[in-house]
Amino acid sequence: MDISKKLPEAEFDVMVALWNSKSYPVNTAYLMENVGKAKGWKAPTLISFLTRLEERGFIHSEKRGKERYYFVDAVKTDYVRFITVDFLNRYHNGSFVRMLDLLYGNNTLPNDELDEMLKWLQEQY
Amino acid sequence: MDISKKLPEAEFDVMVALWNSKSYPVNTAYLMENVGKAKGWKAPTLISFLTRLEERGFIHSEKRGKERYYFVDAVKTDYVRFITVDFLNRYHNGSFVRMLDLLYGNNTLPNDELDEMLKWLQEQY
DNA sequence: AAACAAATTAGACAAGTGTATAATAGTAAG
DNA sequence: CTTACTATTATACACTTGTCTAATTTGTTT
Repeated sequence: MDISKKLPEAEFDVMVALWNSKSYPVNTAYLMENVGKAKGWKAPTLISFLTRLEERGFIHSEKRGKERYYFVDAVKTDYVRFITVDFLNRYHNGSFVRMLDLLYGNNTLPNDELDEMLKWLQEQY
Repeated sequence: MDISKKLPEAEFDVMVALWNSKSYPVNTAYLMENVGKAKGWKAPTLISFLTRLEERGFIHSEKRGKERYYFVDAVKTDYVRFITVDFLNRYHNGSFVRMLDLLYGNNTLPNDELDEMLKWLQEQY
């Protein structure tokens, strides 16, 4: 699946619940439990988002009896990578360091985070 | 000014032009030249965005003769910091390393970028 | 088979965003 | 002091997003 557009926040939240599920497919009841409830949505609200996600090609579904089951088609890392690159370009000229600098430019980054980052960097070479 | 909400993209683009201007205040003509033209906006479109930015408290304006001039009230770094923290929390659990890893996890970060980052990190201690 | 209950679908609507047309106001020239 | 011109304002409108109520479908009980 080719990702090329940002999702509305509510639809993203639904995707997160889908991505986090260990077994597929999941039904509406499961999603109500795992995201709708916490958001205070009525079932038709959730189903609206699911319908829109299906139109966008992020998922597909199948009806079994009176329930509908959903299958994920979009890969989470692909999507998050897409919006992250977009975000960096739009707000930080595509530079990770620029972003770091803006947030923690004045030595405000806690040492343990620095250490973690350093470690990560060293592993990259 | 207290920043607590995300701007629509078009309004952000107008803010960028305002933030980039060297002298204040600037008028609509200037903004048409510096952002509207490139976006293909008609003047009333630009002015709509400016009106909305004013309602949000990001700018204020003053009419001189038949032209209106705009003054910036929101600080760019404050705004960008706000949306960046929001973005990190929402999509990367607030962790840089997680974001770094997602973007460049498989040794895909060019060496010169690695160097730049390493240098930045070392300066932070 | 009739009635119930559970789940889904259809349709609607308000708020927000992008965008513009038509109306108006301000200024400069005749 | 009109006319013409230019910039602004007032509106409007379509699309998207968040959200739901009412209608319908389908499976389950008498």
